[in-house]
Amino acid sequence: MSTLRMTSDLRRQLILGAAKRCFARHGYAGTTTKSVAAAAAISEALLFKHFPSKAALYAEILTEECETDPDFEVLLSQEPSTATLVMLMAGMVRHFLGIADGPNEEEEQRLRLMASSHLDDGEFARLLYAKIDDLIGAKFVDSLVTAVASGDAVRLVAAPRDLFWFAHHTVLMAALTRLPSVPCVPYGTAASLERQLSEFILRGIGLTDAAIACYLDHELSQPPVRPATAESA
Amino acid sequence: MSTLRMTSDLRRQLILGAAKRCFARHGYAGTTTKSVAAAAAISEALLFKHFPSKAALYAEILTEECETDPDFEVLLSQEPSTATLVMLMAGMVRHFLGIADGPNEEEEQRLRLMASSHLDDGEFARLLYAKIDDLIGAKFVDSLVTAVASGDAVRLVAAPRDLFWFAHHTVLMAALTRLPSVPCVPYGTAASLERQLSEFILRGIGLTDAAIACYLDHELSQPPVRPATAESA
DNA sequence: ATAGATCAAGTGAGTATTTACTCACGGCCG
DNA sequence: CGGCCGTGAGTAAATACTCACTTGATCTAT
Repeated sequence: MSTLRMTSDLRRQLILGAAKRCFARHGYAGTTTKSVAAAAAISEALLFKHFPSKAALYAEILTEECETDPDFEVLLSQEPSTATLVMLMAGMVRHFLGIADGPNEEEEQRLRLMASSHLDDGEFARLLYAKIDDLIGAKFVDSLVTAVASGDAVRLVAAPRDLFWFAHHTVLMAALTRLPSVPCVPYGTAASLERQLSEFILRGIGLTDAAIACYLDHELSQPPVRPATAESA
Repeated sequence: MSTLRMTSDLRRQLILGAAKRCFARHGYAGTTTKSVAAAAAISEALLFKHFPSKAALYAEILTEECETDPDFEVLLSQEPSTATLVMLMAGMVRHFLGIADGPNEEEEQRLRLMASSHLDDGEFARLLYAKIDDLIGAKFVDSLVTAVASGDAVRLVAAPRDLFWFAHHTVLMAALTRLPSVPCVPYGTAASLERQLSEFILRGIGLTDAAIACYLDHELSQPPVRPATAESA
């Protein structure tokens, strides 16, 4: 069997994609170079022509995954406000809950690699956390401060940035429980879970019941999480 | 080198302990039978005299870990009340935060095996979740219902049992971020984190600010989480 | 008591397979 | 022809697992 001839760069990307799938599902030790080659439909020898070692291939996947921005760019254009805060949190909840159901393979892989990293040295997780913090940490903090100032939220003892991570922990772990083919926790429908989780988190970070009632219903009523632009991947 | 002769049962337990350490740190695929034998200070041949295969050894560790009760027994004697609810949550937070710092090797292993299971078929995680639900799920639900009835908490759209899992997700993931030698998220001291997480969770499940202020301070002021008995491991 | 039989704990030295990685070679394009 | 893309057929090490064998404690039978 002879595979079609193609450019080196394209082949590299195909290998990276296949390897990412393998490493995400079975972890580093559980993945063999033979299985990666099979997933990429090439010979093992060609794999080693593109990457010097299994470890180097894995490292490149992690760094590439770090450099790929999570798709939160749109939210940055919003003004800091309670509405923005609710949108941020509801969007985050929807994003993580969508990982398990939808065919969002890319994000599922990121989630798996993220969880694996916590059991390992945590370096990949730290890089991703730093990236997420860069992307929406400041916007979250500003919005929460604004919400507190406007009376939509009470001031808690926790630093706003810590509250953001608490919220992130909640949805990340919820997504993990839904990763296996039969979910670890028997939640109801995705829609009701989305609402419940959003409410839990918004209350947790300090929003008043009035503000939640006002903004969350409005937020959940418009299915697409992109109210500003209409672009899509 | 000849190891001391000993009874079969004791040897089995020593092997299981060593294997648990190995599997927890490096996962199933990342653990070799040779490394387990070395950790147990015996020959590989003896390992296979006690367990028919690596998979059987792993399976026995998981079932044994399932049958071992998490140390929540004491809390069951409390009456359902807001105070009990706060104690449950604060105790859970303290328990999970203590995993990363303390020399609580047993619980760290359970946490690692739990996280691994989510990336695998999730069966072990489901069993443990069911066990936890049996142990404190009912008490949590009763206490939350009581708190709502007494005006200490507002009624949310989420089912109480779901709220319990949200809280669990939050602390479990927070514990995971603190598992690597250098934590994934730069939180402050353990004591302040404990308070912040408790507040986040208590607000999230619906407690009023007044109830939190009243009960949480009282709860955190008494370091040991065992107000009923004085037993210790 | 003591010599020998018995049996389980324990191991060193394997084996067959897998795994990460290499190399000499084939074919296709400019 | 020259320079890559691509592969089949390796290799040395590792891995899960086996087996013949030793050792030492216990139980007799005289």
